[in-house]
Amino acid sequence: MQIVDEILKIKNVKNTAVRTVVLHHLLNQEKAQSLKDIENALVNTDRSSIFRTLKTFEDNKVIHSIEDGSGMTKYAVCAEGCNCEPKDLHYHFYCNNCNKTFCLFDVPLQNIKLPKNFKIQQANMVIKGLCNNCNE
Amino acid sequence: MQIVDEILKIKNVKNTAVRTVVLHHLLNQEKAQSLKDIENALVNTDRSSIFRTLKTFEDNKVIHSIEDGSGMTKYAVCAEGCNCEPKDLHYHFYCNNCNKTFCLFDVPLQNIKLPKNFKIQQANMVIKGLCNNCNE
DNA sequence: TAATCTTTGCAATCGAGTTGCGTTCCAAGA
DNA sequence: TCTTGGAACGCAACTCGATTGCAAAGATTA
Ligand SMILES: [Mn+2]
Ligand SMILES: [Mn+2]
Ligand SMILES: [Zn+2]
Ligand SMILES: [Zn+2]
Repeated sequence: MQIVDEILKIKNVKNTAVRTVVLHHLLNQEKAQSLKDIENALVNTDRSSIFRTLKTFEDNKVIHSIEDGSGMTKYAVCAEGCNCEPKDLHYHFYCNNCNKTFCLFDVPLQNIKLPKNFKIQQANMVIKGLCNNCNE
Repeated sequence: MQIVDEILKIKNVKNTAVRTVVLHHLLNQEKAQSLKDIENALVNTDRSSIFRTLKTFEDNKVIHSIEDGSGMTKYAVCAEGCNCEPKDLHYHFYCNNCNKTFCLFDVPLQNIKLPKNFKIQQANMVIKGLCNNCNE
């Protein structure tokens, strides 16, 4: 629990009951979570409260969102020191078999040579295929 | 118009009135189109017909879809010879200012070194930032 | 304490995407 | 040419994830 408090403090987000339980849940997942996932896990917490909590977290760089094409936005806790800037970008992997989505923090993002005068600000990089548990 | 016929023939898609007008429209856009975009442009064509046409086109590799995080799936005509396989992957660029999304056919997607036993099948790579028209 | 601001819970709404179904179109076979 | 079955189409209804309005509850400050 002190990790939750610590993160919220670092990111200047006031600690509340809902925020604590949502962040605690997110920290204990191996895959990125959708609003529905969180709703199902935290049965007595209201959906809109979770929704607004996720917005607050995202605005304050506690978490980042991933559009994996499943129709539901997924959320994952930012790595330590992450500021959601281009340097913090990383790939995400969506498994076509088990439908899990995760951050590939260890796969370096290749240097992208954009056309002249284009400027990168963020990115949503999703690789789809089979994860190590589902391959073969 | 003969380009439309030619593409549909190559991809083994029967030519119909709706398909012709949708593909013709897509071929003349600089930015990827959402269902709504197409609906607005082709005022007397039914939405569900356009929708099913897009599905047919995508199934037959006439077009590919892009999840750019705007909340609406975008569609763009595949490049010649594209088979929507990993080798045909390319980045997409979403401009945060003018909200246009386009294919970066000229930016090569390098070989991504995935963790052990992961297999890539498709990808949805969206770079967000400012396009050449909107930068500064 | 009182005033004020923030967070929460519930219900309603929004909107992109999707589907059911009857009609129209088209092409193959008689 | 006429018949007929399947494909495509148009319209309306529906699904479901996301979002919002609003009043109650909780926290903060003077
Ligand atoms: Mn991530
Ligand atoms: Mn493209
Ligand atoms: Zn898997
Ligand atoms: Zn732009």
